Amino acid sequence: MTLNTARKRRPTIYDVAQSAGVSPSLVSLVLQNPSKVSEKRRTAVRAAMSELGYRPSRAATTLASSQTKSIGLVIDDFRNLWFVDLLRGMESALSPHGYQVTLADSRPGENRITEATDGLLSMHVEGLVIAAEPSESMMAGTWVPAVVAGWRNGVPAGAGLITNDDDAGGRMAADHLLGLGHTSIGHLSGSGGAAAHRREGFRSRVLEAGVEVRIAGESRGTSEEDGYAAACEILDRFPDTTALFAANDTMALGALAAATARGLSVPADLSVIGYDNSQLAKSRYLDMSSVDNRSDIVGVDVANTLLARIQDPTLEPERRLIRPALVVRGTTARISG
Amino acid sequence: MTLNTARKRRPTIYDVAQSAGVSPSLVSLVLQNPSKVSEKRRTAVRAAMSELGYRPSRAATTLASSQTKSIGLVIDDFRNLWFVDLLRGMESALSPHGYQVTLADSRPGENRITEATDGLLSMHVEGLVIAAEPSESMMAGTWVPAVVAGWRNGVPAGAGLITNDDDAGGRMAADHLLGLGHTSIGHLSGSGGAAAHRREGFRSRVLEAGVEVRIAGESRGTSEEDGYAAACEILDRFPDTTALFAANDTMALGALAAATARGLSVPADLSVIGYDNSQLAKSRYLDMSSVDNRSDIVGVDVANTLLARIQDPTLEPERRLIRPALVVRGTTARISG
DNA sequence: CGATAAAATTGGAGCGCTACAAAAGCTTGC
DNA sequence: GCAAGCTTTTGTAGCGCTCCAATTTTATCG
Repeated sequence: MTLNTARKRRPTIYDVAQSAGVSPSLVSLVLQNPSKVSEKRRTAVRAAMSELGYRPSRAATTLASSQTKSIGLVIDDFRNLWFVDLLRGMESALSPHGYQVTLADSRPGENRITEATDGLLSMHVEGLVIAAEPSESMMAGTWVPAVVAGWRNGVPAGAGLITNDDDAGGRMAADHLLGLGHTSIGHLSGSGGAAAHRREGFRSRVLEAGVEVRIAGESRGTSEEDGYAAACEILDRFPDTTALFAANDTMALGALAAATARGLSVPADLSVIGYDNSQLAKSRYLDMSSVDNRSDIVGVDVANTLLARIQDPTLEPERRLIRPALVVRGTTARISG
Repeated sequence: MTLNTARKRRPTIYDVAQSAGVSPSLVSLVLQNPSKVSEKRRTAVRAAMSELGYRPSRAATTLASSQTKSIGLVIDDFRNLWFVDLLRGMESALSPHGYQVTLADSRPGENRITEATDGLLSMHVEGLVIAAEPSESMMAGTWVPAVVAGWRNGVPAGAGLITNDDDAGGRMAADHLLGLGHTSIGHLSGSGGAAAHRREGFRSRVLEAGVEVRIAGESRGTSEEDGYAAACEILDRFPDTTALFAANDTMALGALAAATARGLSVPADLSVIGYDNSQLAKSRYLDMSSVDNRSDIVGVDVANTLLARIQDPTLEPERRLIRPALVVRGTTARISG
């Protein structure tokens, strides 16, 4: 291991080749397909590499081979942890094929989704996953296979769509509460596409059961604060409410706060179910029933679809919904009295 | 906008140049320094670019210019949200200089930190921030300026260190509780370096005050479950405990669960303070007092240090601790009775 | 108006690697 | 002992861009 105190040029395959006494081509071959190189040279080349602290230049590789074996993933905000399951799902499906995922966030609030996408395309990603609010023109002129995940509005032409079946999730939550004997159920909704689908799923199932549809917060946001306000609204207007379904876990937290503020105990007096099965819901202290989007499955599906479209670009982009899963925990219970 | 249904080669500056009737060099110039190009040509070139859906090839740019204007950030797990503040801090300091941040996670549990680092180095990052448990040999042979953030053990030779002053944070938490009149204070600690520093800070401040040092969980982990267990242990051994300081917010959540299980109300019977000022602590429902690491400031500092070292590679790597900030919320209160 | 400076544009070499055809080295078997 | 058929190794030509010196165009001024 040479200690290079002086600032040296980073070593190239030429340096390695010279040091190992072989040709640059051979070094390249060791990098790509070691089994085609004789044991003797392979060892020599590898030794030279670590001797010099050589690391391949991805830029040069990309340029020369015109393939990067990488898929770009655009997310909106690192704080929205749902992308992590999506990412892991993608990685599990991609790594057997030697593909990697490159992440870019679209700087929440700044609507930098076009920049994020352009950046990824500049890096020659072979496929693109948009896990953020898409904009129509973001992919103008490209023909990299793309699929939108987790959003349902404004899918750019030519892009596929694989996302969570929020309608089904809304139905599942409603179904769960109905099954526990609740007949006075409120829903804390919010603005936005996902919330709308969850709302409609909830509405249709509740209607089927012949129960009054009670929804609040449709025009507000989806923060804890909004959940609190919507819960208060429902609880004020319908004091007989025994169950609340929130459009996400954060809002459900607001509902818990509202319950506490009113001296209602959960789940004895009030059942609460959230959506997303986030860290929050999984916490032992909160132990919150929730609907899991199965983003891991979305990730696997997205990856496989992209892989297929990379291999055969004539394939049509697909549209598919992934069924969520109900996770019952301690904040929902059979109606008492 | 040409609709390229047929799979076409992605356009290069040559295509743009031809389409705009100029030389490739001019196109390159428009990309780098538009002000040096006459209005007329600039417009023509830009038009040709969007006409063809041209996006520069980062690989080619990197290779040709041998600079990427990017800093690599290695994190351990996307789920540990503290990196987000670090990232934003870095970006705010970096973007005025035209630098970007490239993220890589080290696949938690798989100890892929060397791979993550190598990947980043392969991409010619000009500086490296390690926000994950470093390994000694990870940077063998490189001389890219590097700094470790958020960890204090095993800093590789030649790397700087800018991190949170966990000792000071531990002292601050202890100080806060003492100031509220508590004299029976327990600390829920865990294994790991950060926890150890927080513990020592706590210990020294409590000793100064002449109060008994009560610590549990030193040999366990730092999960909510561990926090629960440690809280139970303290509460069992010292029933007069009126305040608990947890080594992180997640553990504090466990403490809250333990309090609930014992019928203790927070903060009336028991004050609880966490560490990290995470989303959890900020939640309206939990409204948890916590110590904020000021990772945003760490990020800014890390970025500036790296920028300086990129400009002048002879600069010595620095070691600096950033002072945390106390955030008082609703889970700590003056001792009653 | 021609000379001179300044601004705008261009050609060509080279960044570090891969791909592919060509060359060199090894085995065989008769 | 040597041709035929392998395997292993090597040259060479780009990949798409930047950089810089050289060239052309335009502006300035006595």
